[in-house]
Amino acid sequence: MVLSKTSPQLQREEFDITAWDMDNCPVRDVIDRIAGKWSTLLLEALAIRPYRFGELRRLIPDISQRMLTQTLRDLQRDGYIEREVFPTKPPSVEYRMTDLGRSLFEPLSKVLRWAEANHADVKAARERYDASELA
Amino acid sequence: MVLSKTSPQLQREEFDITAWDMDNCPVRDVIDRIAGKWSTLLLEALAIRPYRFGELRRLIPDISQRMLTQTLRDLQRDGYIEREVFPTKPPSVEYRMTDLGRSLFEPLSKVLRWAEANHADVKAARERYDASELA
DNA sequence: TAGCGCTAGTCTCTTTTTGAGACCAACACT
DNA sequence: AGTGTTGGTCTCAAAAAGAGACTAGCGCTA
Repeated sequence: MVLSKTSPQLQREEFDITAWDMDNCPVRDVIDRIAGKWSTLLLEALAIRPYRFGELRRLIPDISQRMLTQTLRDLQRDGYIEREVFPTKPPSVEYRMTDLGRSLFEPLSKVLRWAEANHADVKAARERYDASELA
Repeated sequence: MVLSKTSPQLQREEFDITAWDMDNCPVRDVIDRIAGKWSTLLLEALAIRPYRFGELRRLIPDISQRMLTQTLRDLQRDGYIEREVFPTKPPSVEYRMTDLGRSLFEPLSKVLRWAEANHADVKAARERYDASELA
């Protein structure tokens, strides 16, 4: 509760605000990680089928090996994907989505589809904004 | 289409891949912006009601003024929010969600609610991962 | 058998992004 | 006259991300 002690009346808008509890906010804790530049892209891929490291690299040509490793580990840490090493030579590693990951991807995919459907509107908004900036 | 000319057979997995068209991908173009650290948080606030700049600053104490300005401008540019200046002294500025923003927030809010509902599972997964890392 | 490529990474260095904080101008209130 | 309020911008430091070299063991080929 962040309500100022000097304002005894409960203002509705401030009441809404204080419901958030910034420091222990589940939404921020979870979203901050899946909101990474590459996270949704990788979740989208692994929602289709499991992929090996190198496959993902070829699938997303402009991700650096460094960020691919790191993002995969973050997703694994939060329980969205699993990592399995196969004892081939050289050893290969497969990544696959977990049940938790699939559960997340269900609502997430709706946002992705919204993005596809409304891409034109967003681009139009950008052009309007940029044009009005020339002033 | 990125299929190698040296592999004439259509492999199913590669076919899935090539549907993406990395360079002109609507999903990436739209998601990359709302995936910013502060974007969803601001959308969440402005979905409730319009806010003034300073109110948002107080509402999200750990955002820097610089990033608040920048994120609000990005959201405005993509057409999710509007900015209105009132000729008070000193002038105040109000930000409010547009219809496009509300349209986006509908599926987005489902992800946010998923985050709330599954926060415990994610935290548990993290602890399991961190524990297994000690090896 | 020497050379090359494949695997999934790590390590280092540079560039980009973000954060912290000072500063601004005009007006209201004390 | 001094202080606070508005919504920013500017500069500099810190953190994150990108680019590219490097690793090791094995298979294939010349």
